[in-house]
Amino acid sequence: MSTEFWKEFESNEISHSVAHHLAAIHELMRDQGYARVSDVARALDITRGSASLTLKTLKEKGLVVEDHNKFLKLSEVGIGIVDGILGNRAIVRKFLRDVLKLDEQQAEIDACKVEHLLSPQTGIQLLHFVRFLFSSDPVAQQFLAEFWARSEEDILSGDLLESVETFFESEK
Amino acid sequence: MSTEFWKEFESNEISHSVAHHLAAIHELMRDQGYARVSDVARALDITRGSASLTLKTLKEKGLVVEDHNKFLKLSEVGIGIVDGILGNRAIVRKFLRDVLKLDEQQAEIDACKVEHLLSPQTGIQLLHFVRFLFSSDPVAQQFLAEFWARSEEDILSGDLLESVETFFESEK
DNA sequence: ACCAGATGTTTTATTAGCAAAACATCTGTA
DNA sequence: TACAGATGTTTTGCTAATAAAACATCTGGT
Repeated sequence: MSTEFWKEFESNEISHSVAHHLAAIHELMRDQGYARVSDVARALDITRGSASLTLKTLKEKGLVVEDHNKFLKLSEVGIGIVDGILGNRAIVRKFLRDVLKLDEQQAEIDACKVEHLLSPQTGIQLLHFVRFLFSSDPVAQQFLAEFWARSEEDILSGDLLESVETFFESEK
Repeated sequence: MSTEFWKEFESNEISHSVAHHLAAIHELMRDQGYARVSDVARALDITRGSASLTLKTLKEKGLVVEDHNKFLKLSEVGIGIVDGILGNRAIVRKFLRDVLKLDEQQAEIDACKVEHLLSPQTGIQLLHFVRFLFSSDPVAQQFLAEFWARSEEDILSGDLLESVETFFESEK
């Protein structure tokens, strides 16, 4: 059954919400030098109460540490997690926007949705791939040029699943 | 702020759980010709009670319809949703396994995690891309051969985000 | 010193998604 | 027919993540 792994989704150590709490602290530290509960709440557009509760669990889990004056920062572990997530986001966004030519906003949204779900291996391999795609190797440059040239006309219509199945059929 | 779209995650009409309830019905219909609450519960490895509740809401939403004898099937809308999701899963799995060369199981797990999150546009563009990659066009064949040849040695070490940033730097 | 505003926490409530258990109903077989 | 087993529902309780509101604390300006 192809449903055998579906529960892996929940077994994810990092939820979407937690990923963004951590990323918010990262960005606040970078942009304004500090991060408090209120700053995180504002950045995520949630109430201070909600942020306070979620951040409390993150402190308990050791992903976030708190200053003597309620100033937050990421722990070493937290930094590692954020690095993985933001790395995934950046490379997925790049691929969607600059290879598949999806519009800016859609690329951002989709990257943001999947960033915390992709395995480190997937992120690394995707980086390999995109890096080669945009390398100076003429094979890569020809390939991209040809793909984009085709995209001009080749507008796919109708049902995605059917098209996928037709494609898989034609491969055998 | 790069966090501006993060709430899109929740605004998703179809949750991971719902996606798999619908997909389970689809597979059960295909494999055994019918689908009841118990069949779905078994397929997803959850209790009948949980499946009963979730499926009740799906009936209310019009994604699932019920027989005079408690037999379930997907509505037209439900079929459309499942087609999109399974299409996304198939094309992502193909890309991860056969292009990026991730192992079978990891490709399945990652595809399963993101299948319901990718926009239809993303699925379609990815299909375009992979179809061209595996086409008979010599440019595509050379490209794939060259990429795989490089992958043999080019083992990326260390921090993903740093590597991504280094890559983005080198592009400017 | 006082008060206003910002900040942080706690409590109460909601929703989704699960388990577990009690209950009801249906079905097939001895 | 009677009973066992399978099936479906409901109730209770759990966790994560939110809002809202009450409360406490801290800080800056007059």
